[in-house]
Amino acid sequence: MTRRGSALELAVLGMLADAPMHGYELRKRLSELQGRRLLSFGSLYPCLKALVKAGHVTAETPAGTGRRARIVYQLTASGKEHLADLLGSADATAWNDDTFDIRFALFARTASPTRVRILEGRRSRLEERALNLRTATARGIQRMDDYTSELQRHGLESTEREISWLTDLIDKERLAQQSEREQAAAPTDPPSTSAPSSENES
Amino acid sequence: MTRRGSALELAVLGMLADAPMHGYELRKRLSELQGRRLLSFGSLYPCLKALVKAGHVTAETPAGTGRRARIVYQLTASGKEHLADLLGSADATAWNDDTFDIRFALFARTASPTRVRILEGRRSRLEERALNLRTATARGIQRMDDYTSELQRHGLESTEREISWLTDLIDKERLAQQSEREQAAAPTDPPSTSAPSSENES
DNA sequence: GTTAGCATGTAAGGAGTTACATGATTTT
DNA sequence: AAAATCATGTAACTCCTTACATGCTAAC
Repeated sequence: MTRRGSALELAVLGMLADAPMHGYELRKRLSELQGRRLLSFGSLYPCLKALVKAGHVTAETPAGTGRRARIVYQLTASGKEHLADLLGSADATAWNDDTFDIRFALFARTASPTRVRILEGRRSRLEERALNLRTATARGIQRMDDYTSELQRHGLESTEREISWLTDLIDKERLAQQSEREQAAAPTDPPSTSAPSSENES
Repeated sequence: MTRRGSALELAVLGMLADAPMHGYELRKRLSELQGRRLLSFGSLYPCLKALVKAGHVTAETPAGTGRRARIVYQLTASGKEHLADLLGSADATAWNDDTFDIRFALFARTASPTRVRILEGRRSRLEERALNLRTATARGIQRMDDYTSELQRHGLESTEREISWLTDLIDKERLAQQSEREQAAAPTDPPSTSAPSSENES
C-alpha cells in the first residue's frame, strides 16, 4: 500500500487524473509542463507498467480504432486514493529541486495547508542555499577568479528572486485561507491580526 | 585515452588544478561553488580512486602529520593534460543544466572561443526551452489551472532572465576578443566603431 | 512498396544517493 | 572516557538514459 512514489510516478498519476491518455501523449504533456526535455520511453513505460501491476491504473486497448495499439491508461479508484495520499504528504522530497515543480503543478489537487507547507519547505531550502552562497562569496574574496564569483553572484540573484516569488505565493495562500475561515466562522468577525509568522523548521 | 568525463570528474580535476587537497575539503569547496547541497562521499571517493587509477591524480599520505590519513590528492602531468582536453571540448554535455555550472566555474582556464561556444550553446538550449513554454502556454489556455500556468509563467521568466544574462556575457566576451585582436594586429588602428554597444554591464 | 513517423517495449549501463563500516582527533 | 567531528571507504540500491527491437499506419 502507498508504496514509495518517485517524482515520475506522481507526475504520471497527476496527469492521468486530468484525463485518460496513452503513453506517447503523456510524455508530451509531461515535458511541456516545465520546459524540460522529453522524458525517455525507457522511463515512462516501465513506470506505467509498475502502476498497472500495483493496480493504480488500468491499461485498455480500445478495439478496432485503427492506428495500432495505443494503450489508454486510466486511473483506478486505488490510483486516485494513492494520488491523494501522495499529494497529502509534505515530506522533504516535496521541495527537492526535481520534485517541487511537479508538486506545484498539482497544487490544484492539493489541500491548502499542504500547499503552504511545501512552499515554505522549498523557501527554507532556498534560503539555506542563499546563505551558503553568501558565506562562500564572503570567505572566498581572495582566491576566486571573476567567473567563479560571477557564477555565485548570478546564482544568489536567481535564488533570491525565487525566494520572493515563493513568499508572494505563501502570502496569497495565507490570505485565501484566512478569508475562507472568516466566511466559515462569522461573516462579521474582524480579522484578529495575531498571526505570528512562525519560523520554518529545519 | 581521455576516457569519458562525467561532470564530477571534471569538477574534481578543476579543483585540484587550483590546489592539492584532501577529499573532505574538496567536497566542501565543490558544494560552495554553487549553493548545491553536499556531494556524497559515496560519489566522491570512488571518483578520486578512478582518477588515481587512470593516472590523472596521485594520492599521497603525508607522513606523521597527526590527524589521521588525510590523503592529499594532486594532479599529475597526465591529469593536467586531461583537464585541458576536457576544457577544450565544447560538446552538448557542456550546456546540460548539470554540467554548465562547473564548466562556467572553470572559465578562467578555458580558451575564449570555447567560452563563447559554451555560452551560446547554453543560450540556445534555454531558448528552446522558452519556446516550448510559450507554445505550451498558448496551446493550453483552456485546460490549464492557475497553478500550472503560474509555474509556466515563472519558468519562462526565469529562463528569459538567464538568456539575457548569457547574452551579456557573450557580448562582453566578444568585445574582449576583438580588442585583443586589435592590439595584436595594429596598435595605432582606430577602433572600428562597429561594436554593437551591448546593454549596460553591471 | 518503401520510407517516415507513431507507438510500445526491453536490456544494459551511468551517475549518484543512502546506509553502513571504520578509525583518528578534538572537545566536553 | 564519552561524544562529536574529521576523514576515508564500500555495498546496495534508485532513477533515469541510451541503444536496441518491434510493429503498425500514413505518405510518397
